[in-house]
Amino acid sequence: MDKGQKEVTIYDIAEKLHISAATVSRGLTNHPRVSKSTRKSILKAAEEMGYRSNSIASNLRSKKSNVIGVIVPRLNSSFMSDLIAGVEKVVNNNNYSLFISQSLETMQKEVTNARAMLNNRVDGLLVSLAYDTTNIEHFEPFLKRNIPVIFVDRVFEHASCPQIFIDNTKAAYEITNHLIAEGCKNIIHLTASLLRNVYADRLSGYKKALEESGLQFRESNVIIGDLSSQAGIDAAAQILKMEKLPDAVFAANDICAVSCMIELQKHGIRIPEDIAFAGFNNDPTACVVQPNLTTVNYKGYEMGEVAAQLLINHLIDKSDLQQTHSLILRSELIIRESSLRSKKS
Amino acid sequence: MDKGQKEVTIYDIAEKLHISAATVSRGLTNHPRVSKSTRKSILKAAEEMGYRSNSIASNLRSKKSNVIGVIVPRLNSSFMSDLIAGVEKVVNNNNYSLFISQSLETMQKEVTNARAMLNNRVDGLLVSLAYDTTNIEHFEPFLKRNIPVIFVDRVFEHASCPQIFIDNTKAAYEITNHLIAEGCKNIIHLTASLLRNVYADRLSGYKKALEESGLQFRESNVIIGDLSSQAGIDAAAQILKMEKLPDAVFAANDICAVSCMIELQKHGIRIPEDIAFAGFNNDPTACVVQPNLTTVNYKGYEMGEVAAQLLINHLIDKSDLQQTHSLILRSELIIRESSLRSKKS
DNA sequence: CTGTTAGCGCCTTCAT
DNA sequence: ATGAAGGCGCTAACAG
Repeated sequence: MDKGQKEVTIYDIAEKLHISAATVSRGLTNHPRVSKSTRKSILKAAEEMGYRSNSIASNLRSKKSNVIGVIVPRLNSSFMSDLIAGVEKVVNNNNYSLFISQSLETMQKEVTNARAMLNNRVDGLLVSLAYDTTNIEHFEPFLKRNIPVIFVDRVFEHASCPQIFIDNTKAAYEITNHLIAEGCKNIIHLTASLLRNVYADRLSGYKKALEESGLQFRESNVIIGDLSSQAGIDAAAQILKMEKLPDAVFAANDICAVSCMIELQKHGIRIPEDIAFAGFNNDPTACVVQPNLTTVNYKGYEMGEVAAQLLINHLIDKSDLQQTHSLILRSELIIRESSLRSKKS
Repeated sequence: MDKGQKEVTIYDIAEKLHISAATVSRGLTNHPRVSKSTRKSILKAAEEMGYRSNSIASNLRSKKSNVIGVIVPRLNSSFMSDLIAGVEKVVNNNNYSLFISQSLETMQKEVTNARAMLNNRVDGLLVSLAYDTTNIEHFEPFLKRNIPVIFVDRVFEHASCPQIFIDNTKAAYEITNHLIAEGCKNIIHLTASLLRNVYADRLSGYKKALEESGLQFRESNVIIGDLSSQAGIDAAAQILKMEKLPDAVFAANDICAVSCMIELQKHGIRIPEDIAFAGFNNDPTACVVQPNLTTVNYKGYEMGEVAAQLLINHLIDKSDLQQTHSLILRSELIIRESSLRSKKS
């Protein structure tokens, strides 16, 4: 696969116009100290000759790639793809490019991906951690080189890494309190790896609400899975086997909540009369399922935009990153029919 | 933002080991003609010194970036994020990296993105076209340089560009026939820009089925929007205003079908008794909505895998791309309650 | 405003 | 099995 005819370089343009390559370079990059007329002729020649700037060479020389790296657990989840879409928009609008990889929820792949990102000399990194990541040594090489690393949603405490997330504890506390206010006393919580702040915090908000209401927290009421659709079905099976049926389920994401709910309905359980339901994320499915699902609205798009903008501002004007150590975005409880028992029973 | 201490290069390793940089380079890239012992000491020194290979420099020298570019209309759609996840998996497994950008359904951004991809010298490109793309001149510079361009799902006919898609005409023909078999005689079709094969072909399948059954095709029964959730709601309003209510709706995607269906239900329309419904894509929402949506199963993940593998095989072993000009993947009709009228009425 | 020079870090001949 | 030398294409000094 030879690349056909030789690439046109700035030297070719320089030769044709009888000027130096440096001037061509300046003309092409809108350098201020180049006359209008020469710039015009440079651009014209470049166009005619089919010149395409070689970012690789430029990156090597300038030690700047204009590339942002993103590592997320998965690309095909509603939340993550929203987040990435937000990132892409901001990154693209600022003439940066985007390297993307997914860890598939394993630390091992996260480490590999981080390595590739560093080798490609990304100017900055946005990371949302995998389920089983226990430490973040794999990001140290970035920090050593002053390449900013920002954690988004699934964060990690580190002095040099800004974090962007929502107040998961508070959101879970509120949603649990809502269930309690609706008369629920025996609430199951479906969640995933407690290594991740998002799940650990939601669990602690759930606990806090129970304790404050004088309800007993039971270890056995917490079902840890991977919050997939299948996990919801499995949880439903587990619930159906319980001696005493719970009166509510609070899942740490909507996907799992919805599949669990549907599975229970198939077995004759009425929602919310028998079991009230709440999820997390405000997934598109939340307002399709019947009854509509009570959840926490917390769209990834905005979070992606904010994270990317923070990173790019820092890259462009050296704005201080350490100053914004953690950025806690707003989330809101959305109450829908799946949890409204009081009026029904 | 200085990058802290100077980068460790192969020269630093060479100096420390009193060997040449060339040998270090060979050692690092598993070149066969380097002794076991020197390679070992090179790897050890590299590790100790915190050396990280600079892909940028390597790319410049070798004229190969090990990067695949992807341009899709949007990142945050269930289908596209599935597709990208499939691409990422294959690309990652083959030690390539992924550049991703979204056109947001405009040709203008698609052109800009393509430019950036070329400047960054991607080794190959996967493209799914925007709604309003009228020509593909913006990919000519790739072809001129023998950089392979593969179209996925939303394709374009071009002698040098392989295409990967499904038989949209056939799928739409089958689904329309199914609706007709259920007794529907006045079927609305919701779709988007007919510049795109996926929508043009689905429309022609729909037409073909009507004609073969002796039903009249009416221009006014085709509603062209952007197939968004909002488009579904708008279509519902339009349908409700019709003199004579249709007896079926076939939407070119599930998102739009679902939102249209729910909106109609809010106005007392019974599905499928009053209006039968069918969508396209087998979106996660299709089996959450009540009644479950009849649709065409056609997951993006596999399509992404196939496309990426085809591209990478070509890149690695120069396998002939032209040979596989178009690859038509399987799709299947999935019949669910939203279209089962015959047994009900 | 423009030219000269040098080198970013690596790989790849060619030579030994 | 290893070394020496050159250059990928561009840009950042430094001159003028």
